[in-house]
Amino acid sequence: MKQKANRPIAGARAKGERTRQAILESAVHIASAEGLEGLTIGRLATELDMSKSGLFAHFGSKEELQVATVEAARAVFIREVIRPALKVEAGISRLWTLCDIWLSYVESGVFRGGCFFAAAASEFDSRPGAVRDSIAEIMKEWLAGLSRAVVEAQQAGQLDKALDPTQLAFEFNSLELGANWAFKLYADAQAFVRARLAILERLRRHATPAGALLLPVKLRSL
Amino acid sequence: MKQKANRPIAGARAKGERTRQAILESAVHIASAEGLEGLTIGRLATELDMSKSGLFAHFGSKEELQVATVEAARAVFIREVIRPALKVEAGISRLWTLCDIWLSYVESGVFRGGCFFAAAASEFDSRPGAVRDSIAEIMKEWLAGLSRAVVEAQQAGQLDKALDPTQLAFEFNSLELGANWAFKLYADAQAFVRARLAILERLRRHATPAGALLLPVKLRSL
DNA sequence: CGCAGAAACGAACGTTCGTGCTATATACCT
DNA sequence: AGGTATATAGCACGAACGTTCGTTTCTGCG
Repeated sequence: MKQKANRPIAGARAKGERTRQAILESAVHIASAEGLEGLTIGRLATELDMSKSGLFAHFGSKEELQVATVEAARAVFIREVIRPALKVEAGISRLWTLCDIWLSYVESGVFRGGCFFAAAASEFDSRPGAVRDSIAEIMKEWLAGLSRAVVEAQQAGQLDKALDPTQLAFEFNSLELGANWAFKLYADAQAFVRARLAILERLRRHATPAGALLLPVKLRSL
Repeated sequence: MKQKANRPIAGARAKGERTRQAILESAVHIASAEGLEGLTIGRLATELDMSKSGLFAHFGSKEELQVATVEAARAVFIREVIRPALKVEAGISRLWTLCDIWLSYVESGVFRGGCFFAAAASEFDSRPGAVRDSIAEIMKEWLAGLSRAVVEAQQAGQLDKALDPTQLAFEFNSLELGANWAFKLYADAQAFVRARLAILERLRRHATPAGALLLPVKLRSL
């Protein structure tokens, strides 16, 4: 299959780049299930029918591969969770949607091993380096995003202004981590319902009358 | 296996057993920081000034060492968290104490790497085997313990009987995991305060008047 | 003390890991 | 089409892994 004569279109990248993307796609799935350290170059090469060295050449080192994998997972996360939630109007709806989609994304198995970042964080949290920094930054973004959603809901007069946004973000994030934990360790799908119930109850409790109208009356998944 | 003629005194153990204990004590700390897989036999041997083979002989395989390490961590956990909480009278006080001590035990660095089981669970949750089963069982015990404490508080007329004990246990456990996560990834000691606030608020909200009197008016740690 | 059994050692094994080096094949531009 | 840059393969390395084996040292009971 030959490519056009003149000007490569912006998207049409060199072969190397395409290979790199394919590698990272595989890497993300392996790493989410077996960890970023369990992701070995040999394993990855086998999975892709490549030689270790050929694959290795795309990254200067294992650490670089790990960082690239984390960044690739970030892109997936943004595409699957953040973006869809940004389509919903800012306020309590978006806040709820963020949490809801997050849970769905773990539940649906976008990554084989549950939440990629939760797993990666626990693997690298006591191991300084670029990988850890990258993970920490991404999860901080997520927490900040939750916080911002809370603030927007407050500004829209949908949520009690006395609430501490950081506190609420912490609680929601915890419930999500808890659901992820229960799901992975016990295959307990009920945990997602529990997390949703807890989050919704908290939202309802602190919603203004206007805000309460924007919350779902019932969970789809019950 | 034969029993010796005249009973060895209970405390005076064979040398091997003492060594085994020393090994496991080291193993627990290493594993909590570097993971159960990062816990290598060579590393452990170096730390204890032993030969790999001498150490290895105490366990038939690496997996057995890992299981033994998990069990050793369980003993520490029971001694440091469960036992102290059982000294408090059953009911809402004990429920709160369980959560409070759990947070303290992570905060105070009983294990170098935060909660041993949270780390181990995330490492082994998608890897079937004896290690995973052991971890899952221990954490299930913990969750069941939380649940039971809720029920006791309800039976004592200190907590709203309409509450679902499993749901509450899930939420509290999630907040604890969340605090552990924030502490390990960001060295954010504030997370413990957040978790305590969230738990206390939830307890207060559902406590009967009698139960409310048993809750602390203020957090020590603020 | 003497001696059996337990405990620890040292060296080696077969793998697998990450990472170089060098050569060849492929893709891209003119 | 041709020539060059790039992408991939092959091979080898040193280190670390879990594990085995035969030997040596220690320990505690009779």
